[in-house]
Amino acid sequence: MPKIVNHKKRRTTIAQAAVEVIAEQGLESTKLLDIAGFAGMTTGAITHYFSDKDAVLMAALEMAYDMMFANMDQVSSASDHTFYDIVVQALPITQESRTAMTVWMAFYSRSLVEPEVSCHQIATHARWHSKVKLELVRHYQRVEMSAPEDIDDVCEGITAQVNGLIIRSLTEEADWPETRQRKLLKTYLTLLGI
Amino acid sequence: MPKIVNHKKRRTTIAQAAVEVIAEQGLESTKLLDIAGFAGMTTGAITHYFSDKDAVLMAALEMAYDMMFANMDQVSSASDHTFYDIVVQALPITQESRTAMTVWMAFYSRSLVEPEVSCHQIATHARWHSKVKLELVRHYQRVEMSAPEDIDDVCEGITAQVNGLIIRSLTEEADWPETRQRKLLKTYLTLLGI
Amino acid sequence: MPKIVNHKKRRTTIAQAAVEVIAEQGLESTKLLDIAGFAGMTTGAITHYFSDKDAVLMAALEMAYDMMFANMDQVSSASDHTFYDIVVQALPITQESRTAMTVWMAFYSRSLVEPEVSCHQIATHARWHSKVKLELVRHYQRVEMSAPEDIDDVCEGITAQVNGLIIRSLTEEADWPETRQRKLLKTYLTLLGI
Amino acid sequence: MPKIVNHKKRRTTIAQAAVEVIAEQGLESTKLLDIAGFAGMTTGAITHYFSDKDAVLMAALEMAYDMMFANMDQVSSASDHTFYDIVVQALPITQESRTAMTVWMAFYSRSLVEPEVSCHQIATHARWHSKVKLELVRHYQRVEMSAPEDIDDVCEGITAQVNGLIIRSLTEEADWPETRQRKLLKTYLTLLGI
DNA sequence: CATGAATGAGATTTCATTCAT
DNA sequence: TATGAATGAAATCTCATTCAT
Repeated sequence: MPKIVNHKKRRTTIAQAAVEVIAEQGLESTKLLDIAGFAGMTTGAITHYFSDKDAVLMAALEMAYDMMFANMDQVSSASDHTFYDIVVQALPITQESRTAMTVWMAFYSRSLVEPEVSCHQIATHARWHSKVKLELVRHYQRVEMSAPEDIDDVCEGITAQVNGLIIRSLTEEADWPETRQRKLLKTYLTLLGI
Repeated sequence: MPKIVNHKKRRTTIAQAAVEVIAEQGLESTKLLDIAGFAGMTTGAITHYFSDKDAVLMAALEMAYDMMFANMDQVSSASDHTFYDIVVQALPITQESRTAMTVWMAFYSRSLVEPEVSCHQIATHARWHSKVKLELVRHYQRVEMSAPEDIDDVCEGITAQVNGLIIRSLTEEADWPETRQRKLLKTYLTLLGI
Repeated sequence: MPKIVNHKKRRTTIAQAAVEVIAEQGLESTKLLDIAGFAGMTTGAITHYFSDKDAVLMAALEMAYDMMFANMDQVSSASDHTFYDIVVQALPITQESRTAMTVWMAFYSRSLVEPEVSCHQIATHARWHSKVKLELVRHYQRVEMSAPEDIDDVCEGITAQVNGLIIRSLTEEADWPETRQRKLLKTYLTLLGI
Repeated sequence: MPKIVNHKKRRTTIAQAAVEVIAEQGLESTKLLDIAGFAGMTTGAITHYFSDKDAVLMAALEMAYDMMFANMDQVSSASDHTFYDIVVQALPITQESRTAMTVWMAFYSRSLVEPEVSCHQIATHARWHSKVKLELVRHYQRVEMSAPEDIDDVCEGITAQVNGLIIRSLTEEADWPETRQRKLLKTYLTLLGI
């Protein structure tokens, strides 16, 4: 079934193009024509692979998240990783993660008013949350401590700190090189005794 | 004699309407007609007071910020306020601050691609930062401790935590009642020894 | 009846302002607000003195013509004027006549599609034509020659030459100083034996 | 395979429609919708081929000029043409040239206030001027006379006469049949000894 | 499958005109 | 009289979507 492979590949190409264009221009200014141009195809072609523009955009959001989770999973599978190694993957320290986080933010405000996007956002947060929680539990096991009772709120605190750092880093890129981002995250985790 | 109209008041009315509409519908879906309708006037009347739509939107952003800073200043002027009392003003715990923070987020992603909005965002952050820093210094004076050397990064950490909590609270309002928001902020400040 | 005098003066002020604005910005770009601003009044005031915008514009056209005819009449009343002295008044050699002719041209293309303006244009041409014809007859009397039979066509030829020079002079002002305009007109009249 | 459309032809069709509409209604009253209607398409289709309305209008002006120059070139290439035959092409003696000259006049007043149109107008005059000059030189060669020293001013005189006749002919069409236009032009050239 | 021309709804902006004061 | 705020019609431009080829 070569067609299906092509189909998937095509969708991926388009979604990837959408990610780049959104990160570059923002969600509002992203035209189907721009995405088509970036992907080296026409708008008509895109509608062959996606029902409509919104579907393309959602695919882009999905892809941005997948980038981040893939990175986290990769680190997670290494034998000697620390908790810090995991969560640092969410920070916009590489070009790739900067792009991914910019897309995430582009969709964030939309999620506040569009139920469909909101659902997606919530579901993804749950995915992130359980990942962080799992790794946190593993951490406590490694250091042979019992996990705190309010572990969910600890995770939310971590999440808040990470999201907050992302926001600042994207806004004032020059002031937030990788080292500073890492330093503040580390400071926070140290406070938590992690 | 001409019909007497308070220009400033009129502009405020329009900006306020814009704030409400943006918080309700998001930035992209906000039409001039919606704002006009909300303010009880016509689009022509709005362009009488603002050069164009962008000017109205920026006025709305300004107003949202002003709400927050006004609250902070009010608390700040009370004789026995704590540092916590100040920063908690930024959290979306009242209807008013929820609206203000929703507007802020609506503009955030735009600030990543539009230089003009970016400038505004950066300037406002600076305003926030210096306010937080000032109150932090006062705090250390009150408890007769010397302020840490990396006080700017401490402020950034606080900012990150607050921003992160805002993001989460807006997304899943039901899960984030005032008490939970307050609790997590307090936890963080306690970790910092504040 | 001081009111009436004021009324007339007011209309004149407005029409004069309109002339300046039209010459400056062109007919299309001339807004009632601009005219009002130039005249130091408001749009509401203008509608007190003119039924609508078109009336203001027509008054401006009228005024532009009056300037030219007034100049012609003044020269005409001098005892020792030549035919050349008369027609040279139509050329845009002074700031005033430049303005007047620019206004005339601004209305010209409108006269091709709007019957009302067309009528005005035709009537004014007739006024010009009879003036030129009269002066031409006087000229022939002075030099004791009989006027040519096709005197109307001679006048039209003169008119064409003058109009053509106006067009060129307005377009490329720098290349058409007063001397050049005068020279070409004189050359033409000399050809005609005038 | 895509719908095959000749881009150039399409642009020509639109420009031609614009020419007709402008000649009919004047420049100010020409709406994109009118042009679209005349061309049998929608406004959206037009902006597919032209960046904006101004681009359409300029194309129309260009086309009007091209009509005239094409006629001049055609006559010019005939073996036994006279100088008169050339310049008479500029007069509005046919429906086609009437239209072209009306469009030219429609843009004339705009050229007095819009630099872009002015440039175009000046460039086109230069084209016309050199054409006339060239033909005049040829004429003198044919009749074995030396060209006058002030040949440029002779050309300007001819231009003025032609332009002046155009103005009058367009304004009072009924009074200016082809024969009268030709007669006055011929009279003028005869005066010049051409 | 793919193209890209064409549509047409929708949004902003402009301004002459009106009218309450 | 005069003001200038407000209206609202009109026009342009944008762009997702459709569809003939």
